[in-house]
Amino acid sequence: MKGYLWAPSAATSVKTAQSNWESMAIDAVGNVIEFWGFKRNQGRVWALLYLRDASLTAAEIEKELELSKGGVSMLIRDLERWGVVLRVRVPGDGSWRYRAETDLLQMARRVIEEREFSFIARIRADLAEARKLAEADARVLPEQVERLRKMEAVAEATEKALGVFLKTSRLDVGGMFERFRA
Amino acid sequence: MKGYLWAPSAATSVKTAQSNWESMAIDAVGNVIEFWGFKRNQGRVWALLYLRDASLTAAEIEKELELSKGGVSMLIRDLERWGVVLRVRVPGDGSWRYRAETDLLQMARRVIEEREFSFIARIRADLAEARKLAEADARVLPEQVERLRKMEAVAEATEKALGVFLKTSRLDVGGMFERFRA
DNA sequence: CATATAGTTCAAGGCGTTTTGAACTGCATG
DNA sequence: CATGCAGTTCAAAACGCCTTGAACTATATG
Repeated sequence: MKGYLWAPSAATSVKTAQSNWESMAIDAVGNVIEFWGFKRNQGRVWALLYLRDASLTAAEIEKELELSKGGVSMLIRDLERWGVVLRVRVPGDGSWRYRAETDLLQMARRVIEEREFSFIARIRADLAEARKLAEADARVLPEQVERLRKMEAVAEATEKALGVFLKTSRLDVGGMFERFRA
Repeated sequence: MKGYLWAPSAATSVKTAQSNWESMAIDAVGNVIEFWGFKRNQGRVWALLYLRDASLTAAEIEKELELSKGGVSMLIRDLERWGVVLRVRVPGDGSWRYRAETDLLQMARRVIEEREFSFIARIRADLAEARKLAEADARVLPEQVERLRKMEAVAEATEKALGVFLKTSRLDVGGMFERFRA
């Protein structure tokens, strides 16, 4: 597994009780991220790590967010794969610690780019294909072909919205440099 | 129930077998619409009616799309409520017929406007609230407040994408006038 | 190497949503 | 007003997705 030795271990005393504003923010992030087709708890784990600006152990995450051992393991695996959470080793400690790496928007962008975008592209291709078949069929009225064309507008609008999301998220590069400061 | 008397009853002979291109297009529409959080079959029913440009009975829809009686009833109710399907009565026929009314984009727009938009707005409000609470708390570091602010970017990007979708869909007014031609 | 602790895996369970189908309602017609 | 068909309703089943937890693996430490 990747992960680098000892990132500075948290702000020493991790106060383990969630303040009110913290859980509010954590849940909010979970909700937006769910909107984009990710798991709510993926967003929550990331948000916890990001807000604390500290490296936490799996056990801590488990306790703070009331998740199961196995669940935390899988959630972290996903976040690591997307590059938004980093696994670090702390010297006098047998266990891994995790910290938020980049902005969550980057993860959303990356995944939407490769997964949703091509999903919509596929749909558009299907509609285009259907139209071609219809055009070749003499029994199909020109009006119907026109309607097929209009249907593509739904897919196009969707694609456009995704595009804006991606573009917007790309503007937020702030997160990229933070890791060098801490 | 609403619905108006005898819209011209279909193109006489409704060829009851789906051509290949037709089911392809129907499924494609079902898929995009599902992306926006509607039911796949809501999209499919609308697409069938729209493509045929004819008024079909519930029984016909049931057969064409392989849905259950009860299912068709409920799907149509939804589509009617959203104003994208119209219920019409044909003189020599004891049953209702249904036809596609406006562009599906309008339905998506309407529902997203009232449901998704406020959902995201609520999330943004939560984040703003969390930040306010954090700012009032002396123990919270300014850095953390800054991170809370950054989190709002995720919600903002989402809101922006929805906005674009809404704007785009509003441009397509073509559907509005068609009903007067048929 | 033995032991303890952290982390992973995955079948089973839980949960929310969608679909089915059978009973029911309502309406038109003779 | 009896009959039959169209349409509606809703409890139960089916389905898909997410989470749990117990067994298992890996790793550190004495």
